[in-house]
Amino acid sequence: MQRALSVSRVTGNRLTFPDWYQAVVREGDMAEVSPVRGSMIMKPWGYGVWERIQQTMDRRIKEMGVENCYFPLFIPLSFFAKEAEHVEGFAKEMAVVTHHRLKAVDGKLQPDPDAKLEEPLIVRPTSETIIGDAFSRWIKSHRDLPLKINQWANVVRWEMRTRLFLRTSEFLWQEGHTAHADREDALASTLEALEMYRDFSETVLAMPVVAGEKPENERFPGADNTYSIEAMMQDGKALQAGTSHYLGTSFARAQNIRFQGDSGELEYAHTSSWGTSTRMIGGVIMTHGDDDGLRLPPAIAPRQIVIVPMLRDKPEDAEVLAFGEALVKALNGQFALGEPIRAILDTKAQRSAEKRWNWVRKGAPIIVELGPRDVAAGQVSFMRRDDLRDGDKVKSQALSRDDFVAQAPALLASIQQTLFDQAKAMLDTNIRRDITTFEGLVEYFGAAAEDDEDTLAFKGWVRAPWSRPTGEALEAVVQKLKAQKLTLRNAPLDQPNSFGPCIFTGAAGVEEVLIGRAY
RNA sequence: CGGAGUGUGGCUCAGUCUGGUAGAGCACCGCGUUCGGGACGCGGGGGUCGCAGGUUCAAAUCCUGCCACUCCGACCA
Repeated sequence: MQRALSVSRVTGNRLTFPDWYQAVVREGDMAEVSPVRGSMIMKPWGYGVWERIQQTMDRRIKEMGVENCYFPLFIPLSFFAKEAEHVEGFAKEMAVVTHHRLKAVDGKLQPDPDAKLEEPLIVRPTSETIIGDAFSRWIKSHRDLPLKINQWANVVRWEMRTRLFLRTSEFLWQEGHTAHADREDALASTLEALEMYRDFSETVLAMPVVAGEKPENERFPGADNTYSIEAMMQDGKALQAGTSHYLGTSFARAQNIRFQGDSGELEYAHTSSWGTSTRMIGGVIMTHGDDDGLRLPPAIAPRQIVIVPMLRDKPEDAEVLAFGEALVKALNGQFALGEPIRAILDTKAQRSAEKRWNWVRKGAPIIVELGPRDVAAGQVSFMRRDDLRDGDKVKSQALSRDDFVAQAPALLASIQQTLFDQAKAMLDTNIRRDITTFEGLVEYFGAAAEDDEDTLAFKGWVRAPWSRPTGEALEAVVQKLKAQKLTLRNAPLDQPNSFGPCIFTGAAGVEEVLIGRAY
């Protein structure tokens, strides 16, 4: 898929989707690659988005009765060995600490052989094991359950290939971990987290998703059930934007998380875990971005209203600035989307036109141009980033100052809604439900071998019934799909009452599953 | 780790075949004119050409080795 991108005036021409993505991240001042392999530097604007995500989601996590805490970055190697599937799933991407001191040899620093750790430490790829260890001490009685905790942390997974925000060796996330007396309660908690993610994604990120259960081959290592929310990017590929796992009693058994029930019997706890990461920011970029750069939903925009003063080194500049400062103050005293408005007067010593386009590229929801004429008329001229798309002709609106201040909350809410509606329309119209055979699927997506990754045409997803095979039968399906660069995304929670034949085997269908290309 | 490609100023690239004083556009700095939809003129700063060897009077350019990055594959929030 190709896009034009005016954020890159330098090359100023057609870009492939991956190049477009990189350009938007760079021109939007979100992040840059760091000197550390596969790790990124999040710049203030990008980290500001993460802070907004954190603050907003943290409230929702707490509303679920979950408390925050913090566990160590390092996990003893032996903790992983306790859960066989889990260690197998992560073994290939673990960063390992083996020494605790450096020594200069021939002027070169290297690990001191005398300072080798008795037991290597793993830089956490996820914290089930060390949190489970704590749970085994914290949980003695059914009265200790349910236990629900969350932590905001960084984790490391030594990925072979990385992309800013979407897949980095180190990333920021939240991981929720819960323990329950029985399956029913744990599963309910798993699904509650999933629903929180769905709602968060749609209402805060304005990113529509399909919530569903992952097929067996896509499960989290060690999990009984894995659920996900899947978002559709503008190239039609799926992005797994959050996952929630019902872990059964396997982690409890591996780590001896047991409690005494009211009958006095010792029972294993049922646990769950769920997480979302900085990947969501990549999803926002690829959901809302356009040829002029980012478009941030007001709920997560670090600055929602940016006022660019038109200054000309003349006496009236002072009036413009004074008007602008008063405007910012009035706006910031109001609430939009449940929080104080975040407005700023951009007084950076830079040409106005330059400033304005920088904010367009950064995706600021409302950009106000404030000049002497506005001051004289007591009005505010502004443009909405959701109106200004793909190098469209400029759409500028004007309101009286008081009306603008009064309507600012509604304007921001409206932009939030518009971004969601646009993305929702895109998602809904690009899930094909009329393809019923594997041959049809191959024909629709086209022979993968012929396509270069960068030029894959936009195809979206296919939703079709299947018989939910397991084991080797499932593996056969997965391999067939893989040859077409296709994957099973999830089986949406929202299912019809009856099903046609399985798209893969022709056997009786038992549920519908989403199929598509994925990140 | 397999396949392909690329390393030249902050960004995008030319120059390498055919060795001879390191370039362009954008960005950046200064001055002036501008400024309400991506300004213009003049002047300027910034690069040991990925690293290490070798060949040569002379290496961005040729040879050898290494490293990094990008894309594809395997892996993946």
